[in-house]
Amino acid sequence: MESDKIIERWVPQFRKGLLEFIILLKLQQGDIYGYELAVEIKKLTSIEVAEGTLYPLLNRLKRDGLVTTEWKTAEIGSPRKYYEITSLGIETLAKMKSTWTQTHNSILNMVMQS
Amino acid sequence: MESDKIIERWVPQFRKGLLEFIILLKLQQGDIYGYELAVEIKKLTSIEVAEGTLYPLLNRLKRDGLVTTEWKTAEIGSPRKYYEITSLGIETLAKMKSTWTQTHNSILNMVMQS
DNA sequence: ATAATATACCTTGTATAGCTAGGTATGTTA
DNA sequence: TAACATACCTAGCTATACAAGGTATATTAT
Repeated sequence: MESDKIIERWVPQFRKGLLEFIILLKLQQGDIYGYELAVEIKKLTSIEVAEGTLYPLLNRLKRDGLVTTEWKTAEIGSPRKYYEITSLGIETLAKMKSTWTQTHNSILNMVMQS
Repeated sequence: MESDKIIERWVPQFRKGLLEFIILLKLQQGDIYGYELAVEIKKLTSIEVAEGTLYPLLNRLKRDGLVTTEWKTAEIGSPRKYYEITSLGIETLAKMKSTWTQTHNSILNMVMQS
């Protein structure tokens, strides 16, 4: 199979879990709503998050108590559902950071050896 | 839900795709057979790869032409199926490295801002 | 001898997550 | 008034990690 095609299939798998990590990182910087989150992630990481990925993911985070939500209706525009990270979310994020750092260091060692 | 439990469920997702990357990295350092690969990955990254994960993954790599295999029977011990990375595998690995580096840099920026 | 453990391979079924492709509704611009 | 952008959501598909099973050989302990 062609290399580009393989990468195309690999990237979504690579993102699994990572996306959750990235979203929590972003939420730690302040409350944000779903649509803006997708735009921000694209800008910061070049990762294009499909809405069919994003909204179910945010619901999982809420279900597990990592975030809370609040509808905010402005004078103009559609109502927005804002997400706020909880203390459990912050605690979990710290562990993810640790896992990420550890894994990255291991991979870096392998890359340097090759 | 408890933070540890969340991480426990998150880690397998985090690994998706990453594992493929790690295996190709390891294969680039020389031919290796499945069982030894699992032991090596554990030693290098602290990631315990289940055999039910490893062997299907290796078969996928072979199916896609990223590796070739060769049975080797020694005087003693069970026969071993050795995996060798192909030129397509090396080409693909280079792209994975690039994706990895790019993503890592983005995340690093977010971690530093928080 | 025989039981237990380690090595070395494999497969089936389950749970989960990303993505495609749809949908609804409001606001803005051509 | 038509087209586009904003902003939310869901159903169904596919792929992957993992648990739990299996087979076979070699080594070590009893």
